[in-house]
Amino acid sequence: MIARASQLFLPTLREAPSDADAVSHKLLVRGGFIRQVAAGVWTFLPLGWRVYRKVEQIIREEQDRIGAQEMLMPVLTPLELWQQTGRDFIEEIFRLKDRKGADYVLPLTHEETVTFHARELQSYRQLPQMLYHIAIKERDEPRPGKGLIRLREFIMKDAYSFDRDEAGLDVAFQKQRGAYHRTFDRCGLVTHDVPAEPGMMGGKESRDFLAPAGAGENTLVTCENCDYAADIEVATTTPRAPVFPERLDAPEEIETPGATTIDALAEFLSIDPTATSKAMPHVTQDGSVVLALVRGDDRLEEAKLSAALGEPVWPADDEQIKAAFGASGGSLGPIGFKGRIVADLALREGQFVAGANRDGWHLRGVEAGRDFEPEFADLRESAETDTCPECGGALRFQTAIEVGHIFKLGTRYSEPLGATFLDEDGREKAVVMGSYGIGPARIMAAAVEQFNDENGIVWPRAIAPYDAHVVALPGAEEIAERAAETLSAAGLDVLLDDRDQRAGEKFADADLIGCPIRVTAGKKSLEDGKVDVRDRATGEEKRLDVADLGKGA
RNA sequence: CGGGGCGUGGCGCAGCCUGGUUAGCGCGCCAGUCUGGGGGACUGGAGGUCCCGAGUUCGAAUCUCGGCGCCCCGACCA
Repeated sequence: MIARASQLFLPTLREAPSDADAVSHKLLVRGGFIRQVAAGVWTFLPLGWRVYRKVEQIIREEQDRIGAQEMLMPVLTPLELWQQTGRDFIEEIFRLKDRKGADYVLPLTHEETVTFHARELQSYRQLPQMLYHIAIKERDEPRPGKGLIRLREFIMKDAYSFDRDEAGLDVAFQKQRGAYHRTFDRCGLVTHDVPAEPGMMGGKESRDFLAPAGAGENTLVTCENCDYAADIEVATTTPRAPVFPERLDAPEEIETPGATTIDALAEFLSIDPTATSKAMPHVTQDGSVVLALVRGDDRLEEAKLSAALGEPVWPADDEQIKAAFGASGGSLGPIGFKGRIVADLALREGQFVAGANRDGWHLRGVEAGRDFEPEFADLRESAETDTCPECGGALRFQTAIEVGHIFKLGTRYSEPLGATFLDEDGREKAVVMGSYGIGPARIMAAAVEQFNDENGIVWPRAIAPYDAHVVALPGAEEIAERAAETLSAAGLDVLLDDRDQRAGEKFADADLIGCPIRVTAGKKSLEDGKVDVRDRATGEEKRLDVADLGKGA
């Protein structure tokens, strides 16, 4: 197949739009792959759509290979389904009414809808099942941006498995995991399969597929030594050892004027920050205040707190803090606080300085278990100074794009929606589900993030918009034409640049667009009938006879 | 939700502080000539509700207020 640049809608740009920041954002816009319509809402131009479809096809083939069945569920969804699962309160949902006033949502994912259909699975004889579709999702993100990385409207492949029991779910989960590895490998992406935080999906176990990238919204933690890897939201790396001052038999009040930060406090008391504790009050949905306590040199990982509590939390505001503690930020602590206290595991042993709940005062020698009774949970955010929990090795932190996420949902959706079946033992049971998502647009963005140079994109072959980019220079149009036909006959998709442009512009566009090979026919070709074949990734160039094109190279 | 920045032809920007004739520049676009292996040169053109609204003023891209849009940071600083 040959596409002629002179006839394509292929608006390349010499300069990146000023609002672009991420490399993938700039290059995809400059290369004429995508255009923005509104914040987080994009059009795939013809070139971008070609890449998109190649990604989608790989996903489809790998889903089909594990026996998942493709279908298509609608975007417009009755609110009622979401009310039944209790997910209707999620803020990101776009809501709308029809002319009669009936409520609809535009779904973030299709668990509700697919489970609605799964009600037709009535017997264990009909299980297991695996269904998927590739469809539009809508999310009213608070902060869309970074090109294709965080969208408000996007296409997602989401698959759902239905099993009799946990053992069946495990099998489905592993099948999908394998399919994901093959999918990302075939797309040429470097990804890490790591434990993750299920977030609003609910469910128990989940795994993220993170593609390291210059721009991204996840942080991938890996060990330099062994193969430990995790999303920072669930990473359980080892904090550095604390340095405690002398032990006290009971907490002791001490005036700490103006010391409202850990650094100031540690300096004022001449102690190591690891011997201090930080009180971070949060509020839950019902408005009650929960105190999260971490070591002074640690940061709270909010996702962990919310996982520990089993519900979303928000940092308490000044008024809520004052009301609950009688003091304001900078002097807060566990002692005297009447609500629920969750302390990080690092605070289990030892004595710490804590706020006294009295402005300008702290307590020394505060000991969990003796002076207050917290619940313990892993709450701290991994730090670069941590060490690997498995081998003690040094850690590496990288920003990454979450290109896939798989969940063991259990009966989170089947129970409220009544997707039950009759088991062999004659008992009615809820179907055990899993859900598996991939964002093709994010794969595109991640590929560009991972494979580019100063001149443009260097697409992995499997998802390049065209296999070969033939540049026709003045006088050699006919040879270019023949080269394109030869390549096409060999089964390659060819972009033939037959525009009346200068050589430099054509080369620049070819580099920008990033097809794996570039074939140039120009003045030199008129002499010997050969063309220059250049590898986009390595820059290597060789002269070949037109007749030899498409053979191997 | 908070903080900051931006909004002027398709793209990138200047002008705004210190209101004043036909609102500039580069790229791109159209026509033509010369050119032709890494964004060439020259000539002549087309293209703008200066984000929207209200206000101040004899006069607003410019000042004031309100709104909208877009981008970035933070969503924790104990």
